[in-house]
Amino acid sequence: VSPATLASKGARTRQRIVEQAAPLFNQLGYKGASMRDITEATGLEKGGLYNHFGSKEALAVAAFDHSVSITAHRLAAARESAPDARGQLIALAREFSHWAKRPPLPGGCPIMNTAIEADDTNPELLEHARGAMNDLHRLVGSIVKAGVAAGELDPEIDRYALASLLTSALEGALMQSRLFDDAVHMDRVVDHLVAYIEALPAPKRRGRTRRSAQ
Amino acid sequence: VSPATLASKGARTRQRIVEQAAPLFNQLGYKGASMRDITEATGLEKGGLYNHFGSKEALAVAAFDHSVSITAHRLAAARESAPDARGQLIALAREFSHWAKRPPLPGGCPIMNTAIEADDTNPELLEHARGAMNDLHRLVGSIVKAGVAAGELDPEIDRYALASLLTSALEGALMQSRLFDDAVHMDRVVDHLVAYIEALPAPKRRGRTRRSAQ
Amino acid sequence: VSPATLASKGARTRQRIVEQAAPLFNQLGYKGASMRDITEATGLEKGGLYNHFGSKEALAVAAFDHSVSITAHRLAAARESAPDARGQLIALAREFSHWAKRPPLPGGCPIMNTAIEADDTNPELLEHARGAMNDLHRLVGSIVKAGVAAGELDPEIDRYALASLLTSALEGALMQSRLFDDAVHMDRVVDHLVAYIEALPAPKRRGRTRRSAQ
Amino acid sequence: VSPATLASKGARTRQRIVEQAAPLFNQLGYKGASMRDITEATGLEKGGLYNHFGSKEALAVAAFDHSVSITAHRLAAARESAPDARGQLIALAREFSHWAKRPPLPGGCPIMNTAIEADDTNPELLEHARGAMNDLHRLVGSIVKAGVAAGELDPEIDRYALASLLTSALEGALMQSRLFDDAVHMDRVVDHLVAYIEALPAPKRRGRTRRSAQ
DNA sequence: ACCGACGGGACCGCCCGTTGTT
DNA sequence: AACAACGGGCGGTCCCGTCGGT
Repeated sequence: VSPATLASKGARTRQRIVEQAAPLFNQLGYKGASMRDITEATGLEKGGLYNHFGSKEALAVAAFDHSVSITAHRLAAARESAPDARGQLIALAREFSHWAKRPPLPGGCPIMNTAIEADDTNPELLEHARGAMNDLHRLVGSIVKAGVAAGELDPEIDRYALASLLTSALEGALMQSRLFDDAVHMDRVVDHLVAYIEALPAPKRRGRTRRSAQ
Repeated sequence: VSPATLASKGARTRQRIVEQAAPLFNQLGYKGASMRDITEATGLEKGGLYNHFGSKEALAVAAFDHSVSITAHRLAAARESAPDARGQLIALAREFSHWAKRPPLPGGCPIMNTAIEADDTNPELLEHARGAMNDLHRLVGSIVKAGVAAGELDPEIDRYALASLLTSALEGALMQSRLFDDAVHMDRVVDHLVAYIEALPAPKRRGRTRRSAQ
Repeated sequence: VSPATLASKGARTRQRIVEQAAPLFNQLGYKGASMRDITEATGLEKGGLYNHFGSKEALAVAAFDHSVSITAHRLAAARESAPDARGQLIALAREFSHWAKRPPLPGGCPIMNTAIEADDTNPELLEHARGAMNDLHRLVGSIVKAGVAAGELDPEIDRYALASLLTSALEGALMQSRLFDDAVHMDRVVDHLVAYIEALPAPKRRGRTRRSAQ
Repeated sequence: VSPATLASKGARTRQRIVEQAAPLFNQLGYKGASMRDITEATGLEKGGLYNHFGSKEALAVAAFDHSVSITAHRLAAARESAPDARGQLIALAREFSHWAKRPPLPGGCPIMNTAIEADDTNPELLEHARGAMNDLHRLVGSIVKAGVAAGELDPEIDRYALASLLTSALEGALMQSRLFDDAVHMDRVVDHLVAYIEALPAPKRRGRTRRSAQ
């Protein structure tokens, strides 16, 4: 999502700010993380920050997008690790479940955090959270769609329902595992989801083209 | 939980403060809700508030407990509305799902809100959130246990796993329905859960329990 | 100064308040000691205190007078322990010097404390501090006067100067001993004062009426 | 101690704050002087003040040090005005005594004020007060030491005792002169001290030091 | 005589954002 | 592009004093 290698000097510092602010916002929340926290984390002074971002909210949005991109890359990589649709769905769930023990960034899932905090107070952030969650749904949906096209999954499977179920259950489980500092909740939920995914129906008839499509 | 009828004058104002502060904390969060917000909601001055609560956190804890008790009562009533274990579990899920459209208090689920916000910042609130979530788990667990005792459910059902699944999926679905302002996510998840509950295995054979169901 | 034995019930609680407030004011100062501190020390509530004292300042004045009376009694007793003027002056200085190690009330000399703090802010308290300090001067003066009358001391001795010297040096030494938490400063000053007192001149001529007067 | 000429802008405002806060703290005390008082005196807003000092206490410490440096310079100048040890000691006492009528800064001696108020409440300030008082003692001690080396004073003179006496008596006298708004107490004490200093013994005999005085 | 709820205001500290300077 | 000074303003907390009720 971000090159970060080349780019002008200004863009590099901007990127550095985003990277160092992201965990702060994710842990402390939008209100809880102060601009001062960010000056301390980045080493820049107020003026330096405001040269790159017009407001705290603009920085928070950039940091949120960055946090999301980290998790999104992990999920995309997980998907690629499996050959078929069911495997990809399971890989997704398992990758997400690992975050209960080894979070890719401190503070839990940025989408959920933002959805909860920005609930009634911060429309800009909320919109980005919607976008990020939509991407998650689309990721699940595209796997199902490809699985159907590949003849692995029954076309009657409601991919929207599956996306809602996976995201809801995993987010809720992550929340609980963090609340109790115990990954057992996540494990139980993932077990259920994996069993459910494995039991997803194959096409009724004649669809034995296991890999004909695409 | 709320007598509100008798009690001394001080206890009544205290109760009034809690009731009027609860939705504020639930919507705006612990940091987002200011003591000034509460003075405006209650009509009391800061001095008046601090006669009843030694700190903002103490007030927030009381408000949280109040919010939880509201939701807990709803769930307890839902359970009582159904005769058998499966029915009670389904009633629980359906009651929870209604909150996506008609929340018993504004701002979503207080447990989730608190679990997310207090994550790294407010141990007292976090502890109460743990307690409330534990109660939820115990509620599910006690239904399953009773269902097993009544011969309705297979004793091999893992009631802890079921509790983790129900709470996680429902909390996650509520979060998403609020995020998108669309109850469809909740509906999809509840459909899954209801189907899963209905398919819970009955005891293998020879129900020697006093209430041989079905 | 205070009977404290009989008296009506109201007067007794008033006395109790004063006794328990005195060390607080002496340690924390007029501004530093809050009415809440006093409610906690006395066990009474705000209303109870304000039944006996019209304001914080009125209570502080009463507490100051009480503190002073404690020290004054000690000095009066010390004076009575010695037969002649020089002995009484020395007894005075020694009694005062003991307070560096074993203060009769916590927080140091109430007169000095009040003189310093009330300097530009609290005329009522300041006036009482003046009165108390004046009493100290008069105590020294009366000893000298009696000593002259008894033929022990030269009438040309400036008793005002002696009073200023003793009080100044002792107060200053007490302050330093408290500052450094080391009574050595007081000891050194007292040594000087005792030597000076012992060297005070006897009447020039014919005054061998060691106890003729009075 | 105060360049005030060059230095960066920040350092200049900081110095200005200190200079204008010092008399406030010295008159009103640490608790009595509010940050608002200082904003009014300096013309800066709270935000401006807190850019230079992390807390009220930090500002108070700087102000205290500034106040002490003012008095210390006066005493150092007084010492230099006299050629020999006795003269320097007397000059010290006389300079100090002038402060009863013409205080170099309003509110009396900052060391005594701080020693009294910070007694049980403010360890940081107390430590600085100890340091400042120690410097005073060392000043006296160094004069005596030089006087002994110059053959003016008997080596058996206890310079620690002399320092305790001078500082105690002068501080106490200043307190009383301020309490009664009457410099007579200071005058009497200084008279005693001057006489005592003049009577300090010279070396017994045979001054083999390079400067056989008197 | 005592309690305790309550008001109104002040406390210190921190907030976000701007501006001028380098 | 970065710093650092600074302004307003709000944050939670505590203050003293009053007043109705017991």
